[in-house]
Amino acid sequence: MPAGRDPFVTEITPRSEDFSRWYTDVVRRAELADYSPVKGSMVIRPYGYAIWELMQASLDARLKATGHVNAYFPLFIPESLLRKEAAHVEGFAPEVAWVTHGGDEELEERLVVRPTSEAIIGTMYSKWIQSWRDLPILINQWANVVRWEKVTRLFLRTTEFLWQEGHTAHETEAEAEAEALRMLGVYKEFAERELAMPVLDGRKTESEKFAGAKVTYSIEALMGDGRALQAGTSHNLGQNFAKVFDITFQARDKSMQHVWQTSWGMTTRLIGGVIMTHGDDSGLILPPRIAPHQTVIVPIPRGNWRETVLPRAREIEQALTAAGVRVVLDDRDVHTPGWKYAEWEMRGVPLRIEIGPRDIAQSQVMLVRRDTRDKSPTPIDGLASRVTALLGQIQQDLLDRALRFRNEHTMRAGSHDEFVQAFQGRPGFVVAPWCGGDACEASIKAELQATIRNLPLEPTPASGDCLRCGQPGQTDAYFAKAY
RNA sequence: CGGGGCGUGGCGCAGCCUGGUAGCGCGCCUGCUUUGGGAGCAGGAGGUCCCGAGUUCGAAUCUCGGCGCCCCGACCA
Repeated sequence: MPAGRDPFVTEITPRSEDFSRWYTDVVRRAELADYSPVKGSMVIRPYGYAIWELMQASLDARLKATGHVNAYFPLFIPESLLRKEAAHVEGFAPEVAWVTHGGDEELEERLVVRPTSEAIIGTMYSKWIQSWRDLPILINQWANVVRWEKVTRLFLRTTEFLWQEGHTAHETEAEAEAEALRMLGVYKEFAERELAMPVLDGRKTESEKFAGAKVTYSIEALMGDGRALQAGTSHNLGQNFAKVFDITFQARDKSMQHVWQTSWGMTTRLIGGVIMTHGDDSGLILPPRIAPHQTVIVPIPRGNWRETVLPRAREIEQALTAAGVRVVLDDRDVHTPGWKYAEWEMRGVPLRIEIGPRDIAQSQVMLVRRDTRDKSPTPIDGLASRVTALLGQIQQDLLDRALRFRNEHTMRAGSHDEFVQAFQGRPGFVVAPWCGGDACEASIKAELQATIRNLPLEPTPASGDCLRCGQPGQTDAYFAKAY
């Protein structure tokens, strides 16, 4: 490669040139996922799946810590069950996959492949719940779901995807509301701590809420191209499903009551979110906490390096492993060090350790950060604790950087003119007063393709009159173009 | 679902207009020399030209139909 300012990695379309092509290049070149022979469905490759497993493990621990238990419900749902809740069917009917035959025989009743599991779980809850003593029920399931999408993107929107869906039933309305908000908080903390992805938590408008919910809450993240990504949702279902699925219990006062329910989910889409939050022209940048390889060791082959350099590299590998660092030693001799640098950078490994004869002579290694490319010679003595500290620092810096980006790309609009002007560029989030009317929300969407991502959780008076109709504002809203 | 683009060794593409031996770069295999930011030389393997019909002596190329993917718009995690 020629010297100078050429990019280190040349196999990826630059982010600034074509963001969506950059995204696809990163997913494929980093071997996170690949297209499959099934339309709209992708294969999550081992490296991508390893990220998902790390995300799963830490989210699952949080769900357990908040009292939830895992279970598994059927993939197929009888048509009649899905149809019970009117708003729910209406919302999902256009995108369900139908099973009409078993072998050669046509089924008596068609089955849907679950787009979500409220119907089947509600049916079971009505069998399991009799008394207030059975409550609350706090069940989560890790599963695949299918939604027949017309347009698909790797990770962001595929016909089949993996997720976690929590389904709870409570004695009181207040308890259900508290649960929905509590899980929203879990999602926010998870996104920010594990994924270094800052999110706005808030409430969805009527038109954007989950089909069948009373209230939907969401966390919304800002991607590198200024578009928002819904990163998790939590619903207060009220008694909507309890009424149609007949989920009743005898209350403390001996009366029969319907339970109050919640549901909440997070998906493999978040992997797409991580890519678009942190990545750069050289490819992926993974937050250390979800990086399958947190550190790669690249030995520099010189002379009889297998006798001189490699043993030292192995010692370092062992020391780091013992210290709990996920480390990989790249001792392949078919590739040059430079090739390996580029390759592992593209795959987002947060930290690289270079070790060659010159380093060994000085009892040091070269530490190179993926996010800043800062190089620092570091003594081999005490390396593990230095690496651990640096990984923590990188995790923090990624969050700080993403937060700074979001702050720089969040603006206020006090008037319709300011608002329109903002959306002619790539503003990110725009905070503006809204009257609360569907019509204004819809007309802005039609005009500017900008939607209300969510509304602040804490009810605060609007900062002015509705940017659309000029009537008194009811609340400020977060607008953005969304994925 | 509308508008546009593209389907040719694993990947990226040329060839198509004007029908006649399938080609280039990267990757892959073997060997030697190398290795501190995607190494060099030599030799080699690898193809239903997306699928199906049609026109023709002859189709990657022309015609019709289908499928898939990408991008931009309406619905969704």
